[in-house]
Amino acid sequence: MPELELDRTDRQILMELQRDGRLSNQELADRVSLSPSPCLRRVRRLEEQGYIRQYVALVDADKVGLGLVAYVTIRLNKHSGSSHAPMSDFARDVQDWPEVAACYAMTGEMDYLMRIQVQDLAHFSRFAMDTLMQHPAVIDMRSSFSLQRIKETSELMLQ
Amino acid sequence: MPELELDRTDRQILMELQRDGRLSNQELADRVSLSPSPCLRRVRRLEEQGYIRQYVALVDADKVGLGLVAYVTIRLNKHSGSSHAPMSDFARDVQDWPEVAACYAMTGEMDYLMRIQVQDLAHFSRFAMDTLMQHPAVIDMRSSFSLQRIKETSELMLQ
DNA sequence: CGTGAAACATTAGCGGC
DNA sequence: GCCGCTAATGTTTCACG
Repeated sequence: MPELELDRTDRQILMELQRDGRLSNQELADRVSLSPSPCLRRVRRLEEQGYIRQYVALVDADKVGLGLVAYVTIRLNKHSGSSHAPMSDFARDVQDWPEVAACYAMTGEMDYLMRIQVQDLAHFSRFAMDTLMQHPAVIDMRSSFSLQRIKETSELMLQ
Repeated sequence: MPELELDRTDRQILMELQRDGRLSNQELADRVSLSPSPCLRRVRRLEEQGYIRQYVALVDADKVGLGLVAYVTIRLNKHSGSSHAPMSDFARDVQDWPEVAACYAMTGEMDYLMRIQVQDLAHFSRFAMDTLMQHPAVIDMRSSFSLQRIKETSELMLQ
């Protein structure tokens, strides 16, 4: 598994697949000026080496009734009485909550920043009160809500 | 264009394609217990009606050297001297900055929350100083940086 | 890296429930 | 209406030059 650097063509392939993950290998080969077989070999290498993490369909949140996006910051009880670290407890539990679309440990006063995606304020409220605030590690929480989505892209800036 | 509700099968299709956007129609049909043709018809309908917004490949940010995620909140000069609204000026300009992976108008003291994805602090600094702070609508800005990615998914909770 | 051929997938038309 | 069969067309994939 040689962890080679990406050349211009590899970057082009990533750019195209970022825009359309269902491009056929033939069409992709055309766009990057290669014939299908070397193109496919490169794509497989990019998948195997982890440059391409996953292919996904992006579902419209509003259309399926998940129109409320909230950003929540929380502060954790750093050394609670228990014997294990609350940071990793919380990080583990977050994985099982489907409302949490993203969670990062952050610099600054708050420990974690989360993006929560739910149906409406009633659902948010239930999640915040019954799940987040009930978690033993959480000592403070602040929420703010998205009024408008200005931009949202999974495309990375490749060169 | 009948904007019909989704039945159980449609939701299953969305769930499968959220997890793997490159599923073949045959495999998808198997998983949702349908034969290929009605399955494809449903997928096309979901695409046309906008339930599926896009198919994408998710590229690993660390691997391509974009390891720094910053969250930036900004406050805008609400009624500057000029004749047009600074909110929409800023919203328009954000579209052209490839560093900005997401931007939402938010409730609370800050007007916008942005996720910025760049190579390192030096690049962030240049973007913040030369682009963001130079924008005529921006009057205040606060940044914090991701120390660790705990969770990040594009999958929506489809019951 | 490209060619070509086998294996496989997509998709339109048609009949049946 | 929505399903599933069939058959033609298009695509992927791999051994080999």
